[in-house]
Amino acid sequence: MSNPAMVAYDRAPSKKLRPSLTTGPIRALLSLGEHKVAGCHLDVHLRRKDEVHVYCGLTRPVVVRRKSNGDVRVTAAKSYAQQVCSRGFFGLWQQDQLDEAAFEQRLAKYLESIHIECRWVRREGSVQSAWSRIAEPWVPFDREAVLEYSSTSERNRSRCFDAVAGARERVDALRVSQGWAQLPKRGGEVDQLAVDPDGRLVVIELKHASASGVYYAPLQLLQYVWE
DNA sequence: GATAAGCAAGACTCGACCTA
DNA sequence: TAGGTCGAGTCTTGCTTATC
Repeated sequence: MSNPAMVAYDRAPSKKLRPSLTTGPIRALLSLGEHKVAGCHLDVHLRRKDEVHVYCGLTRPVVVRRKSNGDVRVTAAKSYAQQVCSRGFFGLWQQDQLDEAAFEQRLAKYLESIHIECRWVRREGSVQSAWSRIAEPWVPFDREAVLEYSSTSERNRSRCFDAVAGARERVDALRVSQGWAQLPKRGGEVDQLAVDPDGRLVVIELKHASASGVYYAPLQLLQYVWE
């Protein structure tokens, strides 16, 4: 008998991080949900290893990680780190010298001046942003949700389901007969997770109607549901 | 043990190209 | 000409490895 797969879904803040949720730089980030950048509402999420990710559409202009000693490091993708407005904000904020007001001021200035390419805030980006704020018929609580496995081989093994493989074969046959775009490889990220008023988990895959692989969305959802 | 850096995989958009 | 496909480029994520 084989061992069960070591799988985890780690989004909860650690005990060390929890006090930071109501004060300091982390609190400042959590209140960004009402803030708009490039026409998109910001979307703040907690991630593993006590990271806070601030999304704007499909991109992530702010990543904050709280270190075990209480220091806070601000980073983001190279295209944002290279912008002038990131100076004085990106980098290490030491706990013993951390001025909350100064942090908020730098954060506001950065968000005010940052340039985000329109491709991240149009189409699916704008939809992601809008959907992150809805309260009915369900309430989203996570995006780009991924299950973690103990290793890549474990992940590949655990993601194989006969039902999904059968459906994939049938869709592929349909694709060939209809001349649709190439079937993409198996995905592993759920666009959004939500919970409905009855406590049921809602799995959401977002695609723009003009995307060539839109026909593939139900197959992706089938994979996520089995996983 | 904690952290940083590098890598692979998968997502998306855009533009070039092809075909009806 | 319009619509679809494909490849390049970029970003995000998780895993692995190196360093302190």
